[in-house]
Amino acid sequence: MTKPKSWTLKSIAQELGVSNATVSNAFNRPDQLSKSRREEILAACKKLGYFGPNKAAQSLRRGTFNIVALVLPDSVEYMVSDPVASSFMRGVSAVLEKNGINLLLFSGNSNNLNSVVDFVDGFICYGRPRNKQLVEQLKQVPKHVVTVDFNIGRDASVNVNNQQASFDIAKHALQKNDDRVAILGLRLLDNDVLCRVYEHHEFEAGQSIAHQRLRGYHQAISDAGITLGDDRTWNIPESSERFASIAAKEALSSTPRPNVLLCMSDLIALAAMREALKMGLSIPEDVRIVGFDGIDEGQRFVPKLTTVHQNSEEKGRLAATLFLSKEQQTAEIDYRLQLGQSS
Amino acid sequence: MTKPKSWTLKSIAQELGVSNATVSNAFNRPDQLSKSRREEILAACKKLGYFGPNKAAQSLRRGTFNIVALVLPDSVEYMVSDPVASSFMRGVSAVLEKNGINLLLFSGNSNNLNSVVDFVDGFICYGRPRNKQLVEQLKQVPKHVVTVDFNIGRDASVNVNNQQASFDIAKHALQKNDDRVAILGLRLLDNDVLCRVYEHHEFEAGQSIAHQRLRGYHQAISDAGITLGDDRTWNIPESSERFASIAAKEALSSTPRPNVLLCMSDLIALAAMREALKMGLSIPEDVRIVGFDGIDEGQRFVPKLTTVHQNSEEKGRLAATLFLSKEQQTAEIDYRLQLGQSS
DNA sequence: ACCATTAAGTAAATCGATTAAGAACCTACA
DNA sequence: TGTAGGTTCTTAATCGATTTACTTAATGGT
Repeated sequence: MTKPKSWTLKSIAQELGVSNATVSNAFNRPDQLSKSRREEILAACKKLGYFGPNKAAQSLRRGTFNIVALVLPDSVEYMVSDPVASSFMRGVSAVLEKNGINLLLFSGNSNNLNSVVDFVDGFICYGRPRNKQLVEQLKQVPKHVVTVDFNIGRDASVNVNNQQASFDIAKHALQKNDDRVAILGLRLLDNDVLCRVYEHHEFEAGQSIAHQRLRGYHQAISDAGITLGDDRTWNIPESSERFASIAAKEALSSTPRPNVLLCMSDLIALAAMREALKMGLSIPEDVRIVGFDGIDEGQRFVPKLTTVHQNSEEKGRLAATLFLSKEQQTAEIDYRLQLGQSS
Repeated sequence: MTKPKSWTLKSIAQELGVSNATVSNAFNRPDQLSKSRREEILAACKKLGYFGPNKAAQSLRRGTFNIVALVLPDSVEYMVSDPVASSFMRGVSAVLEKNGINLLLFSGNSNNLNSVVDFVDGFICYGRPRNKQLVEQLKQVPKHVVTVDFNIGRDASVNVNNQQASFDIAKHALQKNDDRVAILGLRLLDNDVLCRVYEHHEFEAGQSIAHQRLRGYHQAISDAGITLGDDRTWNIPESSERFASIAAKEALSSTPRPNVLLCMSDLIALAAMREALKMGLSIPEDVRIVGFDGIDEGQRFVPKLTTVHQNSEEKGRLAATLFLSKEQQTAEIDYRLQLGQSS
């Protein structure tokens, strides 16, 4: 037989004068053939340049892939820019890599799981995907699914008690009952626009992280005996410097000027602090600012940011571990207040 | 026929009383069957809950996957922590996502391309993978390969003129011929240790980024009439705060104390600035520090970092575009000096 | 009315593997 | 010597699709 450009199990078997099955067994089931035969075959393969069974064919037959899809809330692009999301991904990838499993990135903007579903063993979903259709598909998809920071009743999920955490940090930030509060919210609305949010009632039932955090804030505000104005809440569509700066500037120049800024992410809080300083305000004397997440940069900033720290990397590790174990459970992970000089 | 748990092309065809081929054609080649038949079939599929041909099987048959592997220099974990690498990835993913192609992350620590090679259309490699075997495999692999920031003579590559850029920034930093220079190098050696590097001669021929940058520095130093001491170069194994701080502290307390620090990344330069300030040195009076990359944080730091800016996101977009076009070419992308107050 | 085209659909080979079932041979024990 | 059991290897069905070559029927020009 003349040497083919690239070997297949079949051509190798032919070349060596044994059956398909024997070559396959040499690679996968050592107990199915004699030791000498096996070594003979493996040596020949090495020599001929056949590196083992084609994984795509193998996967089709076996139905396993050694690939898991990480479903992001938004575009892959966005994910990489966000330090919290990055930490999470670090945790996930550390665990998967250790187990020889590859990571496929999947955008939360896509409207069809189909393009990957047949290639993966399952899904780890970080935050509710922006695309609604995707959420519906995830509910149905006949593969293992672990969700993080949201819940759709699938196999397992990992969560933080956002409402309690927000309550705690807001309670810490609020000092007197004549405090003037403003909220810089992250993804309170589904649309992509930066705007003030006037209708609060609908959020009381919402299950997104933003809604949970908002409830925590509201509770603390009302406990402090403060009435939150109708126009004191901003919606920021993504945790980026650009949007956050605009919103912060707007909030800080609104009347009455807030002296407490509750920010739903550290990136937002940092942008707000920069704007406040730029406007000549002092922190925390003129305005107290608190964040959420506990990213490194917040601890290096002067003044140091007061925030809720959640260990995103740990969250990632837990999600991946849960995925691998195929256990069905809902895990809640810890948070802690990280007190700085910004409040 | 009784309804199967999950439909396949075959079972659908049977159910509808048409042939395999016709159903396949309904999805892939509209010109091969009558319009009415096609609509009939698609409608039936929708109703029955068959979402189209299984992608894994399709890929096996067609040999295309709509997946490209992004080969990282190091673990996925590391990638996500590095702002430069993240920018690059942002560029890559933006282009791929627009073209409906999925991204598979592949660690540069893995020793076998095999686990993914049969699942992807090709590889985009960002920086020379830490694992040598991987590099050898990439040279041979029978798929499309685009390399970035290194070259192995494959289909296409994207590069920056590191040597020239380093020469420029070093030339800018060096002012008098009695300047005392130290170099904080990134990944000059293959091992993972933080250490001083004494043997310089071997680097003159090296092709890694670090070697190229080192040559640029050396050239500028010698042009300035300065002799670089034998023990004035540190090797930092990864661009992280932790390692950089240690090296910077060591360099700044060594004798003679350097008054110029050439750093091979911004992350290193920022750590060095923090250490210098902590030691009570003023920048740039006591020590001039320059970086490489042009990350955002460098521009926000006080004093603002002087560095070489390279547009990593653009690099990512270019690499992805080159990949998609399947062109064979070597592209060089621009850099520019970004002058701050640190030098 | 005849033959050449074109359109619509099908049968069967193929992509590259895995694996259940069974054949051929050998060993050992009663 | 017969048979039960164990090795070792092969045959052939299967995973879920695509695609070439072919059949059949309908159309059209003269």
